Amino acid sequence: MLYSRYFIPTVKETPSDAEVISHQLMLRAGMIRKLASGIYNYLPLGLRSIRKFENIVREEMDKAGAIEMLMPTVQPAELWQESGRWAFYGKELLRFKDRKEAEFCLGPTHEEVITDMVRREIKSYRQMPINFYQIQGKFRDEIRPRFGLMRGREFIMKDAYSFDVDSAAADFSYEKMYNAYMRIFDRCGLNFRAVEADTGSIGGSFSHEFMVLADSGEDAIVSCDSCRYAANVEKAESPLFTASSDTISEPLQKVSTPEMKTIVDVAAFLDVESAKTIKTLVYASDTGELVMALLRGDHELNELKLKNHLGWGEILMATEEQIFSCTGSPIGFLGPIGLKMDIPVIADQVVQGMMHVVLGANEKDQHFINASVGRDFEVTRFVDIRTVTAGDACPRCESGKLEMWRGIEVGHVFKLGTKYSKALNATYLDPNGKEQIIFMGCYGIGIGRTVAAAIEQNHDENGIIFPIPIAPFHCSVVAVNTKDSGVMAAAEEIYLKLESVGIEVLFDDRDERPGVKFKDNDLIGIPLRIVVGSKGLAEGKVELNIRSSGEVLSVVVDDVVTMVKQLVDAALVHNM
RNA sequence: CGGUGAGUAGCGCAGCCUGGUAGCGCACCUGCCUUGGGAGCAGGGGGUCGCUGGUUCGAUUCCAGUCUCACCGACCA
Repeated sequence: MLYSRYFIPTVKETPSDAEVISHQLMLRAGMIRKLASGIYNYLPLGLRSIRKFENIVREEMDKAGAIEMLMPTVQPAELWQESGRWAFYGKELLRFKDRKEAEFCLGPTHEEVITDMVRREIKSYRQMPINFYQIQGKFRDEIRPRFGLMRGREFIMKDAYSFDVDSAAADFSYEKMYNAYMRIFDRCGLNFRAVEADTGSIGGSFSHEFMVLADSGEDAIVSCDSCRYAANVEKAESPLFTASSDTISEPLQKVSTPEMKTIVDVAAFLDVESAKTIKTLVYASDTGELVMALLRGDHELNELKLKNHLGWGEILMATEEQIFSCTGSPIGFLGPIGLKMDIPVIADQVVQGMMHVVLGANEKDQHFINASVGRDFEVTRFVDIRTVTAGDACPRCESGKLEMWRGIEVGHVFKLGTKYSKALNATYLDPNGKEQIIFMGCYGIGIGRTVAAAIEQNHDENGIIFPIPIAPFHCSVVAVNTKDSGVMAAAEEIYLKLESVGIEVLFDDRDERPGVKFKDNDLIGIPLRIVVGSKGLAEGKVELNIRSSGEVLSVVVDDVVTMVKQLVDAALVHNM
């Protein structure tokens, strides 16, 4: 490819609305341009990287036995009504009507469409297992699109759906996809973790997220330093608690704590550790149900865990009025003793066995000391509702401690079970001629998001440092002085030779000063760069720059093509 | 949807408080010059100052409304 004939509109200045580094660099490198909030044009260079990654995904999907197809973006409302998600999905589902007033939506995901196809076409146990995938544009009307391709409203996704005769077979399909995902992200050279995750609005019985580690990641994850346990913090379990053996001796006592509204204030004021206090929170469901949650003072609530325990559709911090109605107290002095209303009291498992602790007295400026569970107040249920922190003991092994990371979710695999097949009545006949429900799994990879995540993980002050497997070009050839015919001829020869051995090369033949070319080449992240200048040529040499290491090699002209070919082939090898 | 901030040339910004010919850097066009890390000189083009209304002789500037965008929370590949 001739740079002068191609289209790479780089910019020097960072656009003011780009916050994270990958967004800034993709904009500056001329890979993407914004059309509307969360909606982007993929410019030629950006598309090349996207396609590179798609092909890796495609190869691994095919290898894992999945079959490619393509479903439409526009989907009829009826299917969504049938699965129940038309009402459930909310505003993220972009809905509209056609000229006949029939309702449609833009597909945010394709469980309904694929299940509809399968229910019509798969009739026998002999046709399974089967797994369909597509690489296609999705639309989700996100509340807050941000970070460029990281969270767009329209985005490219690989989604796969597996269909099996029973739960055990579905587990096997799940594992195949899990392994394919491991290979995919490995091949891109990404530093990532597969973590246990909540199933969210897709539903189903269990799931793993694939997280690229990056400080700018929107998710917090933990992993054990000695076993393989890793989970999204939303999901991460606290280790089982063993009850303390303190005996109850001191009587409950009310004390004045003027203006001490936070645990930190109260603990300091009464001179106790915050671990010897109980934090009381009140939550409300969207239908107005209330619940009280108790945690050890130095712990944080995991709202998702509480929500899942309660089986609520939504969980909200209770309003001051709601809190007053059930406790009779202003915020800051809440506790489980002397409630005005009979509401469930859910306590974290660690609260079990907490003796002689400090907690709110449901009265302005008053707390209790020496409060003890069981003697002074009752708890409806003890469950794990706290957020784990770095250094916690691992819930799965004896000796491990949890480490905490930030991650970008680039892939997610779900075991769906029969959620959609039941709703849409997707059944098959087993060997006995008996009708059975199909078991499903679904598996997604954010294509643009992965490319963005790769940039997030691979860049320096000069720009992107693409891993070779997803770089838009493997190599560039920079002619230092385009007016020098000897330089141009030598550069062109190298360029053509590289192309002939299958290297994707960008020939920077622009009539620009060398500095401009070097800056642009660095910015757009070309992994290898050959610089052809008159000084080097006089000795029969050119320069080979390796973007990732910063190495600069002086290479004999005749050897450079072979060297580049070797470097590229080595990076593309995947012996799995 | 709630909280914060911003809309002035393709990009990054100043001007507005105190109303009176709309500016700077980069980019772009022409010429000269230059060629190993975003050169230099000279000349040039490009704006209904987000939109609507009000106040005023006169509004980018003051007032009201409205739209859009970005950032912080819930959603998610």
